[in-house]
Amino acid sequence: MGDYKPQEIEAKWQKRWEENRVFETEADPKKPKYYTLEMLPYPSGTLHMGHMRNYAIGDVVARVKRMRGFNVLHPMGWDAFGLPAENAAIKNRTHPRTWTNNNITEFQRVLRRFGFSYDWRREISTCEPEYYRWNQWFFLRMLEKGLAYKKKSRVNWCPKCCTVLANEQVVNGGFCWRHEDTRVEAREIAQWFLKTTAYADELLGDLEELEGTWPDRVIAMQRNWIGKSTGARVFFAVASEEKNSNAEAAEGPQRTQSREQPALNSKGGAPAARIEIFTTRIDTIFGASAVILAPNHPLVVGLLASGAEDPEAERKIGHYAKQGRERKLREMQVSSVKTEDIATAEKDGFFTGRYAINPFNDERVPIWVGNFVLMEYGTGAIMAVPAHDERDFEFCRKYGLPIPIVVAPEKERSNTESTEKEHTGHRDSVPKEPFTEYGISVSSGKYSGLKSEQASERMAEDAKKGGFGKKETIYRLRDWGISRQRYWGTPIPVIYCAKDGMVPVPDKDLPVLLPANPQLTGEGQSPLATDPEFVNVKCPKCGGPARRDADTMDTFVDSSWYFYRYCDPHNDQAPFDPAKAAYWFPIDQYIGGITHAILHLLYSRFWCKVMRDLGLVKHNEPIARLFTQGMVQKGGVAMSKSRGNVVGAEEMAQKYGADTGRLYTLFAAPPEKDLEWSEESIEGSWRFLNRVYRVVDKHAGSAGEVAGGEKSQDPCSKNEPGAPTRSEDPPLNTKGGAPAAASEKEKALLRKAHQTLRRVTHDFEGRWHFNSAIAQIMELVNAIYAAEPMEDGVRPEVRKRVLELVTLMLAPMTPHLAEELWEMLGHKDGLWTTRWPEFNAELAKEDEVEIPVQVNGKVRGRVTVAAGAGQNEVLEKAKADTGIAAHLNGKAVRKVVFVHDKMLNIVVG
RNA sequence: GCCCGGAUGGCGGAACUGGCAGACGCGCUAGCUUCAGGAGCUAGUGGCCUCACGGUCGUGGAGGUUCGAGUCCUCUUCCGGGCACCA
Repeated sequence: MGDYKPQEIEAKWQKRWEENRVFETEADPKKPKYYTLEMLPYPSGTLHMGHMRNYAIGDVVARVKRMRGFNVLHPMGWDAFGLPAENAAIKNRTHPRTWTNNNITEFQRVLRRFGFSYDWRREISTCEPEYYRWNQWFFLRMLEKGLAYKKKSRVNWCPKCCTVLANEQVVNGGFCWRHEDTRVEAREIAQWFLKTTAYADELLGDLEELEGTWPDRVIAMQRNWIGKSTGARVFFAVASEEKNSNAEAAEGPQRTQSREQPALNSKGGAPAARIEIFTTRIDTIFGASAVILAPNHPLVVGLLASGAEDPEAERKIGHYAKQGRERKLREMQVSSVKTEDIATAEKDGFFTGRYAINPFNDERVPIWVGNFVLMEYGTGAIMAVPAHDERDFEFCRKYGLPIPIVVAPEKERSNTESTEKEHTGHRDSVPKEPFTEYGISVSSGKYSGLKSEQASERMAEDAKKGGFGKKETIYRLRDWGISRQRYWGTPIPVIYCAKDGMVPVPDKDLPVLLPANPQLTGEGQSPLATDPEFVNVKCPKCGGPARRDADTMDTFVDSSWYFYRYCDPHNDQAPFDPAKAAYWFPIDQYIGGITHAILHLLYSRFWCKVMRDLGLVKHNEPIARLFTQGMVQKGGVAMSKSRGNVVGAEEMAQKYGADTGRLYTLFAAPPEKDLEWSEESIEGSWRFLNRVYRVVDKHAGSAGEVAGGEKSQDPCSKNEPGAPTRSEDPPLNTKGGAPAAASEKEKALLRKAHQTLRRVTHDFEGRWHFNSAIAQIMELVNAIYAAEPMEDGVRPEVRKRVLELVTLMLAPMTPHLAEELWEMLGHKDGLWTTRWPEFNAELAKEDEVEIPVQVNGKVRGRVTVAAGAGQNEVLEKAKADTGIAAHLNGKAVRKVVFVHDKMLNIVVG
C-alpha cells in the first residue's frame, strides 16, 4: 500500500516515454495520419495555467488519436522573433537572442514537466537562420510573382512599438494590438506589402469550406474583415464651366486639364476629368444630389483651383468662398490624419465650386468634399443619395441639398405615418428620415417601377454599354504591410543599387543573416540601418556599391507557414518536402486562442494559397478543423504577466502534480469557454485522482495474479506500433451468448463501466465534452466505491477489467497516473502500446428501465419494466400504480404517448 | 448601427436528434473515524408549502407551437466579443 506521489510517478514515466521514443513519428502513407497542433507560443515570461490549458486540450486529442491507431503528428516550437524580446534586451542590457533562448529553455522544461506528447525532434525556433532563411525565400518568390511590392503610403505607426503595424494589428478602432492604451499614428513610410488582396475573393469564398469545422465567430470575423461589397463603379464627368466669367473662360479647358490630376483609372489621354464613384446602390442614382470626394482625393486640389467664384451658389449651398475652401481643405486633411473617433464625428464638408454630370439623367450635381468619405475605401468618391442613405441624409440636410426620393417601399405600409406619406414618390417632398431598404424605383426615368434589385442590374448593364460605369466588387481587406523598423526579425532580402535599383538577394546568398551585435535603441529607426557592415554591400547585379533594406519582417510572417516546417524541420534545400507536407496536411485539428482569429489565421490561409500557386502544396486551406479554447482567468480577467494574476504551471505541478493540473483545466469548464481559476476547486481533482489510486492500489495485488489477464493480449503486438494490443473483457466478452455474471453486483458494475465507456468515447469523438467525460468517469469510480468490498461478489478478473477501463479512459488526460496504474494492474508493456477499448453494447445494455409516467404532461410516478417493454405493458402497470391512478381519477383517457424505454404520457380530459 | 456568442442552484457546470432539469465537482450540513486538526468514508443539499405522504413554482422576461420545451418559433432585456461614417 502506498500513496499517490505524482512527482515520482510523473518523472518516471516521462523518462520511459523518452527512452521508448513513444511520441516520435514519421510520415508513413500506409498509416492513417492525424496532425494535431496547438498554436506555437511566444516564449516570454512564465508558462502559466492559461498556456497549460491549451496544451492539455491538444494533448488529449493527440493521445486519443494515438490510442485510436492513428499516426499522430504533434509537434511544438517557438515563435521566437518579436518586439518583447528586443525591448527586454534593451532594458536588461542583454541580447534578444539570449533573452529568447533563456525563455525557450524555461518553457521547454515546464512543458516537459507536464508530459505533453510532443515529438521534440521536430522542435523549431523561428529566430534561427535555418528557419528564417525560408521566410526570405518565400518573400523572393512573392516578389517574382508580383505578390510583394514596396510602396510609400500612409501606415499605422505605434509610438510605443516604434514600428509600423499591419492593419490587422490595429484594434478597437485605432489602438495598437500590444498596447491597447496607445493610439496608432498615421505616417507616410515606404514599406513592403504582401498582396493579400490578390486572394481576397478566394479567402472569402473558401470560408464556406470551413463552415462547420471552424467556429462560427472566427468565420464571421474573417468575413467582416475581408468586407466584400458588391456594387458598381460609375463615372461622373466634371462639367465644364459655362457659367464662368470671360476671363476664366479664356484660360479655357487647357488650364482645367493641366491643373487637374488625372482621374483614377482614366484611360491615357482622356480629355475631360471624370470622377469615379463606387456605390452598392446604383439603383438610387436618380436621387443623387451631390458627388462627394474624400479630402485627400487626388482631384480635389485641381477642382478647387478651378472652382467658380459664384456668390449665388456660395450663398445657397456652400459656406466658403474660394480661399476659405482651401483653408477648410487643409483643416480637414489635418484632422483626418488623427485617427479620432471618426464614426461619431459630425459630418463636415464644403462645395468645391464645380459640378459633375450624372450620366443617367445628365443632371448637374455639385461636387463637394466630405470628411466622412474615405480615400482608402472604394474610389474615395461617392454619390450622395440623401433620401436613401443615413450618412448622405445627414450631410445633405446639414447643407440644405435637395433630398429627392427615388425608392418607394414595396408595400404601401411603412413604419411611421410621416414616412408613409413621404415615400409615395414625389421627389420634391422632404422625408424626415432616409429609407435605406430595397423597394420600387420611382422618379428614375425608364427604370421607374422596377424592384431595386432589378433596377440595379439593368442600370449597371446600361452603364457598361454606355461606357460610363460597370459592375464591381470591392473589398475592405488591404494588403499586408510587413516592414518593421526593428531588429529582432527576419531581414528583408533586398538590396538597393544606385544603378540597378531594387535588386533581390539571389537564392544562393540566403540566408541574409541578422547582424550579431546591433545597436538597439528602440527609437524608431531600424537598428540594422546603423550597422555599416550589414547595410553596405555589393550589388548582386553590377557589383557596385549598394545598400541592404534595413527593415525586418513582421513576425506574423514566421507563423504563417511554420506548421509546414514541422513536417520536415531540418530540410536545408527547401522550406519542406512537398511529399511530406502532402501526407500530413491539412492540419486535422488546430487549437488556439480567439485572439488570432484574423491575424495569424488569415495570413496563414493567404500563405497556403500562395504556396499552392507556387506548386508546393495541393490543398486550398491549411487547417481543416479549428478549435478556439477559452482563456483561463483570475479575478475575471485573462491571466497575463502584465496583470500580475498568473498561476504558474510549474507551481501547480509541484503542489499537485501535472496530472491534477491537466485534469482540473479539462474538468472545470468546457474547453471553448473561459475558465475562472479556483484554488478550491482544484482540490476536487486532486481528491479524485487519489481516490482512483487508492482503489486500484487495493485491488492491484490480487489482479496481478489473474490468469489470462496478461495472456489475453495479442502477443504479436510487441514492438509493432501499427498493431497495438487490444485487451478484451475476460471472461465476459463471449460473442453472441449472454455473459455469465457471478452476481447481480458484478453485472451492474460491468454494465456501468461499459455505459461509461460508451459515453466517454462519444465525448472524445468530436464533441470534446471533456468535462462531462470526466464526470462520467467519476461516476464510475463512485460506483466502484459503492460496490466495495468488491471481493464480495465480483470476481478478480472483472475487478481488474473495470479498473483497467477506468485507467484507459483517464489515460489521455492524466497519462502519468494512467501508466502507473496500468503497471500496478500487472501490465509489463506500457499503456502507450494499448489501444482505446471498444465498448461492449451487450454488457452496457440495461435489463430493466424505470419509466416516468406523466399525466397531462406532468410526472406523476414511475414504473419499472423490462427494457424494451411495449406500450400496453407499461400502461397497465402505470394504471395499477396507486399514485398514478389517483391522478387519472377515473377520467377518460383521450390519448397515450409512449416512447420506448423513455416515457409514457397519459392525456385525460 | 451591423455581425457573432451567452444567460440553468450559493459557485463551476450537466442534460446526445424536444421526453425524469440540476449529472459531476466545489461549497455547505450531519454521521462515522480521529486526542485534536487534517485527510478519509457515508448521507443530505433549487425555492416555497407540509411533522410527513405529498403538493407547488422553477432554466433572464413575454408570447407561441406541442401530449410534452432549458432545447423549436416570434418579440424583448441584460452580459461578453468582433466590426464600424465601408458608400
